Amino acid sequence: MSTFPERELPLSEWYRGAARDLPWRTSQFHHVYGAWGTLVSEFMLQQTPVNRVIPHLEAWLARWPTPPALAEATPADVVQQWANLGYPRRALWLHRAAIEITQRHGGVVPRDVDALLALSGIGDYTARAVAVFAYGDRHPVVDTNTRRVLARAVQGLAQPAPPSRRDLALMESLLPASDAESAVFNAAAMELGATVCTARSPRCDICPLVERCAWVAAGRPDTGDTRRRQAAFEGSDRQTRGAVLRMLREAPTGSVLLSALLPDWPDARQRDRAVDSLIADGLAEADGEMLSLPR
DNA sequence: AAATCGTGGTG
DNA sequence: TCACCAAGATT
Repeated sequence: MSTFPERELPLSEWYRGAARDLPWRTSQFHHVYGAWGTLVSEFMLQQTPVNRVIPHLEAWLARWPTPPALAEATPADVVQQWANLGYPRRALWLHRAAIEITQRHGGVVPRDVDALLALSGIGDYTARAVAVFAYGDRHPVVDTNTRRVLARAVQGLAQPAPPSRRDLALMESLLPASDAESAVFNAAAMELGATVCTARSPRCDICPLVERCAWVAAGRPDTGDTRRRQAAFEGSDRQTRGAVLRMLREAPTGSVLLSALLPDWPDARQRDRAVDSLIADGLAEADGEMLSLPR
């Protein structure tokens, strides 16, 4: 694998002219959202597209502007406010993280990556995203976009390998020396992957890296794709859980008679399994004949 | 460590 | 149309 010094990557310069005007960006380096806003946004952005997150993020922060504020909410409120963002366990984890921040860190989002990693729902990506985008520290921030950019530009692959800790080391080796420049570089790699070096139809015609891209240099070969494919959604337990939780969210009282829960669902056993797993995850609660959002 | 976990937009 | 994809984390 060839080294790929950042000073030869016109990525940060491109970013300054091409970055989308996302709400947390004008703020990112101007302390409007603060670390809490960054943390909430990163939770929501885990597997949910940017455009769907934006309105929910602003509503969430208006309701719970600080970690201690969220820590006092009930899980039911949190799941309700999460609405249709998907993967609602993230809402519970964010809630738990707010409690942990309140208890362990005096209500202030920690800056240290290890402290961030110790919080519920925070992994390699989110911990570093907060440390870098909220606090301006120098760490490699690697998401699915960055992985794809590195796979193509550096490794000459059409698609990235499955996520690995090695990705962090590679990105680290590419970071500019200064904190501020490395933060921009991290954001720029993500932005390029999101808007130019996209998964399906990369716009190499407008890419600032074309002249140095290993994949383009090799003639954009099909190098295969070893990424794990998503399981089918139609007919899945995930679909069933989603339908059950949606009923709870949309019920005025936040609870529904178990007997009235998806009575015509094609697979009754699957429906019951979904209810049980939602309860096991803390996303629902059974009281008597009712299924409710969690207290 | 491979499987699991929502929802909706799109090429 | 429909399979793919999305600022991942957990177990």
